[in-house]
Amino acid sequence: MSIKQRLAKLNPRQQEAVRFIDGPCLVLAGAGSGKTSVITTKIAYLVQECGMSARKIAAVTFTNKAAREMKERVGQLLQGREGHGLTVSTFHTLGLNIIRGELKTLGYKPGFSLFDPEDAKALLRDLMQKDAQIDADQISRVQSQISTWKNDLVLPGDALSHAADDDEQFAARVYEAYNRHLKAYNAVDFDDLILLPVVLLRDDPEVLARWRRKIHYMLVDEYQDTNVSQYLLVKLLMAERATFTVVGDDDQSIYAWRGARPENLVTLGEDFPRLNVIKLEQNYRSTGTILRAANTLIANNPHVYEKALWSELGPGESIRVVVNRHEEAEADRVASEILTRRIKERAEWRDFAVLYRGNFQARLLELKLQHYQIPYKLSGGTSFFSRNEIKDAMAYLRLLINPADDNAFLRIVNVPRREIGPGTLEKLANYANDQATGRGISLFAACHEIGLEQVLPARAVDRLGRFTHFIDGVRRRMDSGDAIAAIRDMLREMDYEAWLHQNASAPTVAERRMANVWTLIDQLEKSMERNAEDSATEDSDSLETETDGVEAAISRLVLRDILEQQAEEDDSDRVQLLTMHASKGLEFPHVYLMGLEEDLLPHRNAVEAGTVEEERRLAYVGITRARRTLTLTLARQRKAYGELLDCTPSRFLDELPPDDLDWEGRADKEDPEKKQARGKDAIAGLRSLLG
DNA sequence: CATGCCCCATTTTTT
DNA sequence: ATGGGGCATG
Repeated sequence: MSIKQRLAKLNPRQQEAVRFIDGPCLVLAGAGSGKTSVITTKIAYLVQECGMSARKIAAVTFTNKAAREMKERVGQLLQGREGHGLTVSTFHTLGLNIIRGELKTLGYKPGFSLFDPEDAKALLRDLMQKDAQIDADQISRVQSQISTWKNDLVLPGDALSHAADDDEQFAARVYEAYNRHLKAYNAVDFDDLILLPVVLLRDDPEVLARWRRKIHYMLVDEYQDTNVSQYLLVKLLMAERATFTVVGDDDQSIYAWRGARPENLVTLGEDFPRLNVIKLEQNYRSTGTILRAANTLIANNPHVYEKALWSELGPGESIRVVVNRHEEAEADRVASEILTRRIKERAEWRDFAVLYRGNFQARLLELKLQHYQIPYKLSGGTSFFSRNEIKDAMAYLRLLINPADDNAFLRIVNVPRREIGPGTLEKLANYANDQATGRGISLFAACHEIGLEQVLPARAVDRLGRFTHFIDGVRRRMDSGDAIAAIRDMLREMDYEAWLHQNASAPTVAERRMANVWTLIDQLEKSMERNAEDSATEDSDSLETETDGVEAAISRLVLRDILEQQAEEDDSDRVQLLTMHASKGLEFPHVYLMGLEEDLLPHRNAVEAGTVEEERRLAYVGITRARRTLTLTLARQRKAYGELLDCTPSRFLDELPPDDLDWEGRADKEDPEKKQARGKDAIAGLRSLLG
């Protein structure tokens, strides 16, 4: 199909969004309004109609999944080599590529490590333990504070001088030490993937010019989720030329607690007065009733840009509200209803989704689904990467490509057992950090030094020597030929499987863990192959081209770029259990929203923190997932913190159009005092909003 | 392999 | 309070 035919299939607003290319463009895309079509068609339009080279275009998303889907859809629109060199990636991968391209300027060495949040936490623990007795909670708080600073483009020096209280002073000092150590380890963390490029582009005109030459047009998905650093990255790259399209929906901003700045939508209009704002309000997903509910609910939030979704799909069924005696009845009700509705509607299991506020709510539901033998898929859960065997394997990979990665070194120097104990390691660390020797060197490097014999017994030196010799040998093999084969041989040679068997409760457990490790290596190999193909067909000019295989592939592994796809490929027919957060971007014919109670949705903490508006958006996201039917459930009583609590129906229920709701199980009269109390609450909330 | 004990978290977590 | 997962032990 030609691009003209594609365009003809879009509605007038969508067409305008695609055709407008001479300046800054903001597409306010309501839920289900076909924003992905707009982005993908626009990329094809830029290439086919405007003659722009695909390698000058970068489309940026937040998740690997979104990037993959977009890539695939663009691939269907573009023919042959038209799409070569096109960048469709997450913010983090784009940042990673910029860093890889500017290593020298940034002062990093090839093979630098990418610390995931767990690695970062381990480092913080080390740094903070020196000070005092520190609990895990404190470490987490400092970690999130540092992350917030990095997201807000606050560097350690600024943090130190602006710290408001003792806690922040402390965190700022840790921040400074943390960054210093990352640098010494030749490592960056996730937030650095955005922060470092931004600082570099801001401060180095040459680098900025280079990247502006590489990227002529940017498209940003889920723009309302960008944080300060991410917005600056876009702004720096696009600058006066202002050739970009950002797509977002302020009503679907549910990640402010993680640094997202929905106000970037407003900032954009201020920074780019010529901004062309295009609203997509026609919804192709839900019935009129569902949309009216969503519109009515979200009208309770303040808006910079008013937006009203409409649909041609007809009114559809009423929204059912089911009040249950207690949480168990609620779970049972949802499960049994899915069972009957599947027959009645001739639906499949995959047509149903159950959405809730917190993961713990899934427990009871799981039991009930099992009881009725309903197949289900639970989102979340322990990730592949938090498995110990995967962390071990990743540590080996990291140490192989980055000998300065002390974290990786410490994790695996004695795994499997090499009789290298804490005493040896402490002395080694002292030696490596010894200022008297004139420099701080990495643990791995220290193992090679003659001077070690002064501080460690010969036996210990020997064991360390064997380990480093082993690793060095693998490195040489990797450099001189088949890197993946070298890695596989390494795992076999040190008999990692035997170690797993020693530590597993059952042989089957160990076998499963070893299989996980092989899966990891297989994925690494695939990733490298894919990359090699890309590189062979593309100019060296392209952003995504990486010729230095293993290093890049391992970074992508840390960014979860691969691996999860197999989970997705598992498209078996099952009911989906999701948090409302996890449901964003998805849609289902039949949606159940559980726990519509005060303290749960909106969550108590959110009410206390004064962020009810975000909770309302969360409910809005949940509602707009539904195509045909929507069922809201709640319980009158619920066990929490070991107590049986009476629940109050969520204020959001009062904010839905009463005529569209079909109540079931509501007591004839609600306790009038409670209702009044809730009314007052709402008024108070409104006041605080206005004041 | 089964049992029992201890500790954990009860708000969301794209990378 | 409570349930569940991880881990050690028999």
